[in-house]
Amino acid sequence: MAETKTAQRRLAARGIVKRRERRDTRPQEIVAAAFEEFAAKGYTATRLEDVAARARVSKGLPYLYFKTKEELFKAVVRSVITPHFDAIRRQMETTDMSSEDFLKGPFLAFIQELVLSRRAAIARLLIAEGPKHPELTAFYFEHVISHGIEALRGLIDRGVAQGEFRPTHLREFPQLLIAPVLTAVLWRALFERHHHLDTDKLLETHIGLILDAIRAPHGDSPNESGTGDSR
Amino acid sequence: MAETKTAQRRLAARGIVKRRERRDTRPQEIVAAAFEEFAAKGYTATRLEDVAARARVSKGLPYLYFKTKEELFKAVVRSVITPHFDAIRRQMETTDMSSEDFLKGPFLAFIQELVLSRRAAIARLLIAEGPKHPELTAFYFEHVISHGIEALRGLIDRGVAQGEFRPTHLREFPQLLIAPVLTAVLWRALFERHHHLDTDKLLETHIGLILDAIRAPHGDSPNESGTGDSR
Amino acid sequence: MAETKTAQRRLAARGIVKRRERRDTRPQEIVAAAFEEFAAKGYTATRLEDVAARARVSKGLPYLYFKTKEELFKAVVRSVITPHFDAIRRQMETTDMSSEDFLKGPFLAFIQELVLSRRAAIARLLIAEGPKHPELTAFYFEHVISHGIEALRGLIDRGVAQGEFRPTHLREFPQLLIAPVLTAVLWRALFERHHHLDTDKLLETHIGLILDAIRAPHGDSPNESGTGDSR
Amino acid sequence: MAETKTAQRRLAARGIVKRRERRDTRPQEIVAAAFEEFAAKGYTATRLEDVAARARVSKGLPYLYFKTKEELFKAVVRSVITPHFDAIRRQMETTDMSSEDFLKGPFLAFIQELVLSRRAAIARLLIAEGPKHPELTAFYFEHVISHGIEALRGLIDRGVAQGEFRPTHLREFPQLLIAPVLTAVLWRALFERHHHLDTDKLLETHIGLILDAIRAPHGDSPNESGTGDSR
DNA sequence: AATGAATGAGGGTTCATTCAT
DNA sequence: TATGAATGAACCCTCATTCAT
Repeated sequence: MAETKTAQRRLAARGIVKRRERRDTRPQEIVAAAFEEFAAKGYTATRLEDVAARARVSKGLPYLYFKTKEELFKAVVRSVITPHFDAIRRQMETTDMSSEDFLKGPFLAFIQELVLSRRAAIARLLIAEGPKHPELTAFYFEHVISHGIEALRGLIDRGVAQGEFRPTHLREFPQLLIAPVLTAVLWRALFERHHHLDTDKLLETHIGLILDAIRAPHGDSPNESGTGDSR
Repeated sequence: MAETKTAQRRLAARGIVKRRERRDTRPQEIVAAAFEEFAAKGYTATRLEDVAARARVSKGLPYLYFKTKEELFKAVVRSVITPHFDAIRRQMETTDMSSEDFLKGPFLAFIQELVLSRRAAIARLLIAEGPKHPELTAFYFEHVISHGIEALRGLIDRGVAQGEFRPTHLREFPQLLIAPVLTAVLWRALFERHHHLDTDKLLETHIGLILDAIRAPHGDSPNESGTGDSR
Repeated sequence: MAETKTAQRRLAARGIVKRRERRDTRPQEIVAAAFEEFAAKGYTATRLEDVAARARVSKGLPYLYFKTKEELFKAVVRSVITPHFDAIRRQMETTDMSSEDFLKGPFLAFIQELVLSRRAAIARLLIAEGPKHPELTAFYFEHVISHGIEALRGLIDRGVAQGEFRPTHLREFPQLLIAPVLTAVLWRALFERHHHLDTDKLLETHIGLILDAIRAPHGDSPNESGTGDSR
Repeated sequence: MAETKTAQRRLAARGIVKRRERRDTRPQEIVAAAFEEFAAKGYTATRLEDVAARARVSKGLPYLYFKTKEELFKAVVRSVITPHFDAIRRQMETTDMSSEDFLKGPFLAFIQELVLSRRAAIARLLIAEGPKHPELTAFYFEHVISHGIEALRGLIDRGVAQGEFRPTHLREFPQLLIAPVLTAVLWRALFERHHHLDTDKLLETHIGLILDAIRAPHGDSPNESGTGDSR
């Protein structure tokens, strides 16, 4: 067995490295191309041939890395979505900002950017294709949604614990903090041409209103009510 | 005159009536079947043959009433979605309840029912298929969305005018009132199996929080803040 | 029985006559409509529904008179083509004009008119559909072609017998007299838009040339050669 | 350098060659199969699946090379028809034979062979399908018909210029020289089973008659009249 | 590892034909 | 006799997937 490994190493030492690099890079390139295609056309309307063409790769190559179209789709979701969510989640868990400041600052910025980004298109895909891909949905729920919910709940609880927020049912439904994201994404995808929506402000308004609703009535917060969204 | 109607004539008359009834009934039956299929499988995965089978009708019949699959899809959206929205919208415009009472009452009930209904599945379809059917999207925007937005804005403005609500940016983004509906619908469709969500309470909480945020701080409103969602 | 007849007559006196007339007329109307459709679109591309619509008749009615589309097509050919050919054929057999005069006169006029007429389109159909309808082809051969050939041969033989024509192989191939008709018909159908063809003159030239070729060199024909088509 | 070509490389090189050969060969095979099917059944009645089967190829392959059934049909016409016509046309334009000798020799042989060949079936197709394929008709007119007409006219004019022929209207209607070809083709396709037609002799007779009609009456032409078709 | 020719199941759509009324 | 709703076989075309090279 040791000899086998040695042989492999020797091969690697020569020119196999290039191949290795390629083998590591190609899948990413294919996933990236697939992302663009899926985002632009939707799952079914995307032809693997087009993905291959966009990745400057032969028609058959994707099948070397992804057994089926569905696998490729899953890979897209995993690779494109997860990292960003992980980042904000970790930040949310480790920040030492006040909860209100975090929501108004990094969190708002994150969802504002998300809505305008290419990644938002994938959300639409998940919505459309989710039911057909239970495994993917499970993965997505486990790695993105549940953690995200927990992180938001932690943020809310911390705010309550520190006297920033009064206790409300929001802690049971942290989804409400992100609800307008979906609305904004879909508006942009479907109705933007008919009626422009300032999604940045929409989200800002939403966060402001929720904060107005949950802010503790007394204490160091000078503006009792309405600061977040009075005019 | 009754006697001039001979038996034959009566039969003939019935024959015609039957035919006419059929001609009016069949499309509805087909649309109903299509609704079920689309809702269950999505647009592309739905085969017209299955729609026909569900409607207990031959493969070719749907094409007698709907020129293409797409037309059938549009008919589904129109017939299934529009009426309900029209009803609540009219109610919203003509009610003499206070805005808060309307939101907490009929409006909340409407969105709660919507989330749990079969019609919610169509929302998913619209999200997924919208970009591929601009005409349908336009129709939907014009007949459902824009009127809905306007009606909600009217409700908010009325509340402000009557001293119930303080002026907030919510009037610019009435979408925020319905935002959690989408979230709830999608949660049920995608994640319910992984984690139960009490959508009724989610929506109630949302409306409560928003009302807390916009309620005018003084005056005849006895509960200054938090009543809607304190605990 | 007298009473029955009386009753019928009374009925006939009212509106039943119309029905009878219709029953005799309807097939003709349908055949006429089918002729237009077939001529315009070809056999396969013609939908019986369109035929019915053109005849202002319900979709199912043609099947009352013609068992299949093919039967209807045959009826069209029979009713539209045969009579005209029969007329010229009888004329050809009974005329007391000289053969040359007949060819230059009535025969030329007949083929000139044929080329420009709507009926020419049916020729195209026969060419295209013939192999698929052996029965029809047989009918057509028997009732039109073979008699036509024989009649022409008779005309040629008569010309030879009377010293008008010298004996040539034309009597074995009377088809040569009509050959340019097909060419003219097809040119008009296919190439007229690209290059105009004066079919009248084409046919006249042809008859003239053939006459020049077969005219007996001496005798009562004053113009030995070239009169038919010299310039 | 020959040694640098390792066995593997040679194999690879062969592999590519084979592929390329295939890529160039398959379309031809498919076109050939399509030709047979179209000729036998006509355009509409030909199913691409049968074409594929005849070419010993899968159902979908023809679509790799020909986007639609129509494209395939066009390819058939182009590949089967054009080359032969081009050949005789060039011959006609460059020959140093007398016009009469050319018509009686190579030209007669060409049309005799044409009538008996499989290609004649395509003529029937063009006649039947032409109106539905204006593009194809235009192509055909431009590449075959118009050039053919011009070449024939050139031949006639040359004959006149050299005193072989007297000037006649034939130069305006060179179509008359080929008119019987269509007749012969169609007779064979439609009526041969009912009555045999010696197409070789038909065509020979036609050319003979036309020559008799246009041959200059005096001068170096030893046979004044009738030689071509006297008996 | 990479290519791209080839496969073949599958689905939308049409339309000749039937039949209840 | 007449209608027109309904049937269902047939066919074009697409595209995920395979495999020889």
